[in-house]
Amino acid sequence: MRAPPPLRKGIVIAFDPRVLDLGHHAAIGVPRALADAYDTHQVGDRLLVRFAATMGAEQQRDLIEGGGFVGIDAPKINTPGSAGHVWIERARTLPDRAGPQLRVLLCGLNPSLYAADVGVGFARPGNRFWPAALASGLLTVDRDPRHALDADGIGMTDLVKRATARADELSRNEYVTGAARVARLCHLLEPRVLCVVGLTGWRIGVDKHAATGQQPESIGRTLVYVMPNPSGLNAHVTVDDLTEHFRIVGALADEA
DNA sequence: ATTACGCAATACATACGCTC
DNA sequence: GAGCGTATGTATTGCGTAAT
Repeated sequence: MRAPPPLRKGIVIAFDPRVLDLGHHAAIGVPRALADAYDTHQVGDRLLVRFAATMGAEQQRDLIEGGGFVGIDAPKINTPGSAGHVWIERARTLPDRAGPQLRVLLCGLNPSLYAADVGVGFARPGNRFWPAALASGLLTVDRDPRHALDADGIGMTDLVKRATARADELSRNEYVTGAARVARLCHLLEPRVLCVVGLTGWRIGVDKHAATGQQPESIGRTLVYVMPNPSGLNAHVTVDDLTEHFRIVGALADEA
């Protein structure tokens, strides 16, 4: 499904498959709904989404970006009832897999192009994220973020949603603005623990002196934990090291 | 198809130079 | 001298490619 033609006059848009009506969703339920939409569309597909009337513009932008979409200029349409809708386009990135009552919200630096193409974070063979997370017991099914959310109470997001081949393609400003978005997401969802997977990005975007482990500053009621990047390229960190970090994060979530 | 090898990558420690 | 930013070196393994 590529860029659609303008909606024809007179269509009852609530039944159009290109329309995603989230007007009945509180903000806390939008990430899951957008992730579902992400899963059923391809890069470049466009949707007309309607948010609850009470939702502010910044929150809409946050949720669109977090959902793996980008907002686009609204096409000229004259469809009755289209007011208040926003055109969005499926991006080559990952969606936030998140919702209420999370034990842990895992936060990568940004999706790799490989991960964006398969729709699963840290999916590249050789990345130690999944082996370590499974070994720690934090996650129970390999490379299945939906199961992680539904069965394990573990959400996933990224500091920066733009997918790149290498983390050093990101600017400091992207880390700073991305960290602010993740903070707003934490205030909205209130996971027990935010686990940032990648020390360098956290240092660039938030605290240049940060060390791995639990951070002194929480985000509202959410504890913050930072651990090293599990990429195979970061070879001096072993699977055992990563497993131990995930164990600590799980224990923090259970205590919180 | 399988094996071997060199490159690339990230976190971290350390060194260096600059400014106040 | 303290504090900061930048540069450099190290450790280590996955990945891509060449060789078999």
